[in-house]
Amino acid sequence: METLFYDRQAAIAKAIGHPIRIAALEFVKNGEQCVCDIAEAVGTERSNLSKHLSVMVNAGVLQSRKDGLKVMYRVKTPCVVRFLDCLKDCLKEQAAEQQKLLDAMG
Amino acid sequence: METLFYDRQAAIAKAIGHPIRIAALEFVKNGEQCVCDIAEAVGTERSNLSKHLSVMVNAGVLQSRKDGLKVMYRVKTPCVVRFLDCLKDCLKEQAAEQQKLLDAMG
DNA sequence: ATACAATGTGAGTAAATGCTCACATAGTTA
DNA sequence: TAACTATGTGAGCATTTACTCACATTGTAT
Repeated sequence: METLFYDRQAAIAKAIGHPIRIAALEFVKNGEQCVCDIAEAVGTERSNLSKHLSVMVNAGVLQSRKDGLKVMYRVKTPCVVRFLDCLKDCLKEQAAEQQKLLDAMG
Repeated sequence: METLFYDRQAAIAKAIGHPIRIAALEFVKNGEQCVCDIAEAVGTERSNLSKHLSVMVNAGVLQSRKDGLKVMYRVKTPCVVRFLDCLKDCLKEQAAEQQKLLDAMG
């Protein structure tokens, strides 16, 4: 059933589709970080971030590990980083499209 | 302000993060299609699909064009197709991770 | 043992999302 | 013009999401 594939793919895209979660991913993509530091970097309450992080863990985007008092989060698979790059490329292409439109208007 | 970038990126990921919308993208990615045919392909009401399509148009993922009675939809930028490939890769990597786990269990 | 620090969880609430149905609109054909 | 086809839109509703706040839990340090 292809539907299942689409569900899983949608779950991943959905888990990434929030500005706070993207900011967290950007902060974490080069090495694991604790909730505390991520919260400060993205500028939100810890409890709120905690929930955002667990959304991404459930979708298989992030992975966590206890280290003493702290919990360290990191990207679970390399493709997540490529995913973020892909998103940036989308923005660039959209900008290019708009520019083309402006140019066409003279 | 980086926040704006994250908002835009999130909007794109969010617009793609629904099984019906992914199915629609898969059906449309190789050439434009009318609402009617997309609805049949993904198996949902036209009015429902219509709304899903406009979500993607608003996020800059799709583009539409009138052709007589019909409205033809197509992917707006090439990166959208790469985006879908990236999602599939994510699934593959997740599956590989799980396999690794199973193997480790003997 | 006590105090503290980092994180997660539950209740409560406001807002967004997804769906269905009925209807409006735009274009086609007889 | 009248009947028909394809699409979009609005109301109504149930569900999910995001957020805040208070509190529980876990581990550390004194």
